[in-house]
Amino acid sequence: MSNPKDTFIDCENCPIRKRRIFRQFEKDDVTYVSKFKTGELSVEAGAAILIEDQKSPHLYTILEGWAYRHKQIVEGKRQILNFALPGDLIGLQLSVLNEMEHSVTGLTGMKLCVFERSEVWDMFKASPALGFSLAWQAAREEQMLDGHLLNVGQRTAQARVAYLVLHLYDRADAIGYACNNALDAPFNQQHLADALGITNVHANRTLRKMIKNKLLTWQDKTIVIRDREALEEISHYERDEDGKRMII
Amino acid sequence: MSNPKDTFIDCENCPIRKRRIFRQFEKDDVTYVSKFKTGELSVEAGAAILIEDQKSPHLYTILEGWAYRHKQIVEGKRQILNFALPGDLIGLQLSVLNEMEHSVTGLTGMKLCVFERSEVWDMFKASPALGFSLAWQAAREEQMLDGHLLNVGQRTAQARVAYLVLHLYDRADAIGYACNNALDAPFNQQHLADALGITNVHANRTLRKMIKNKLLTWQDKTIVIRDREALEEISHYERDEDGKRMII
DNA sequence: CGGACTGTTGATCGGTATCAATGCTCGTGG
DNA sequence: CCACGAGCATTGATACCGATCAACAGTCCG
Repeated sequence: MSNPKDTFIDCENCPIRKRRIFRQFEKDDVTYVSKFKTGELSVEAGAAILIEDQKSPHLYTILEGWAYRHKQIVEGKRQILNFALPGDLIGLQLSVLNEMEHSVTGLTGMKLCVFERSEVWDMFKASPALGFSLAWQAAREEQMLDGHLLNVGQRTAQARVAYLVLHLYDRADAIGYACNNALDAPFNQQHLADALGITNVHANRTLRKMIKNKLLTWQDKTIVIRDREALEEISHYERDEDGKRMII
Repeated sequence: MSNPKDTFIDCENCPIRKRRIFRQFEKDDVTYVSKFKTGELSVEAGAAILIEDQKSPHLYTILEGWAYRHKQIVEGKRQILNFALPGDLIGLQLSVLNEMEHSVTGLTGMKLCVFERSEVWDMFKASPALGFSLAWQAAREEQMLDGHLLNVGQRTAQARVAYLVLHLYDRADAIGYACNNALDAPFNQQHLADALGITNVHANRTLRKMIKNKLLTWQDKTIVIRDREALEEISHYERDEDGKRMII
């Protein structure tokens, strides 16, 4: 019998980690990640990765695919908190707070690195660089949430759409899920609406108007940015200069 | 001349740290915090602690007072992202991301522990417990932001007010800034409105109605919760069981 | 006393929600 | 092959929440 671990993507040759946008670790730290990684998980589109109030023993780094974090008040009132892409850590709150107050669901089929929650504390002791990296991820997520809260709290529907499209495009672009102003968008109008705090009907009307005004197109699961400048002006979006990111 | 450091509150006897809601560190870790702490800062009400896009060399832990994190789109469109109370870390994003995309302003006079941003990485190496604690703070902030985003994105004005009042009461209660359903509220209706993504006029009307309905009162900078059960039902708020918190 | 800030209230407008109906695409099973 | 249903997108009619503009009251403070 071959060891199933042999079939894993090993961290030294991780295709995500090697991308230029990620800061490269010291050799010892990568070695520790390899030990920390206990498996790989592949799931179909629409799979629940983590569920509110349920304490999974695992946390994950996305290798492939899109997911979204979300939270419900009552049946039918859902807020999408953020989207997650390759390189992003899933289950961060769980790993340090020992609580899970939101769910994570896949939008596409996904491939995930699996880590053991119970070993997070050991990781902080064994590798300060990995601990720092976890804090880095948390701070980055907070920064994105700040942006979303500003978006939902202060902008009109059209500006919200403009902001979110640019935000997602730039993130997807950074990891190769978008280029030439074309974004591979595996979500539908309902997802968009739930992320923006508006109804699907209003999201649709807003999109129709923006499409008519040649700001963007959205066909066949692909969003094309046709007038980036106008979208930036509507939403006062500013691309953040892309320094090196961290990854676990 | 006496060493000014002699007049600092020393971390071993820190009145905040000693509170029961905080997890106690090992002796060595507290010793390290003492070294990490390079000063104390006292500021008047309304002072700017950190400013968007400006890289302060410092980060802070609040010893006394209230502050708020906020972010602007254009003049007059401000979102209050969250409030900060004693024990909370200020400048976390700055410390690990090396970026500052929001401002922090004091609501009351404040006393702050001062740390050097440049020493954060050393802290991770020297004390895994402190590194973990920083990650913990980041995750907790993210969790609160999740709640606020859900609030602003999915609830009506009245439910937003209900949620925020309960949220702030419970946080203030945990560190002794509230008790007997009375919350010492150093903010005004404009702050509330900016945190909830509504106008001050509408915040006022909503509050009037809630006061008329005997849900709460707000006089002399004090909010009194008169019908917690009703507020919880309106907003579907759930108090989170208060496990031990971490502090740096 | 006067000015600044905050809170309050009215009138009106506009953006979004809600309810409802229809069309479209796609996968599935008869 | 077509029928059917599920899920998603689209559009219309209407209601309502919250924004906007404006005026004024109350309080505090120099």
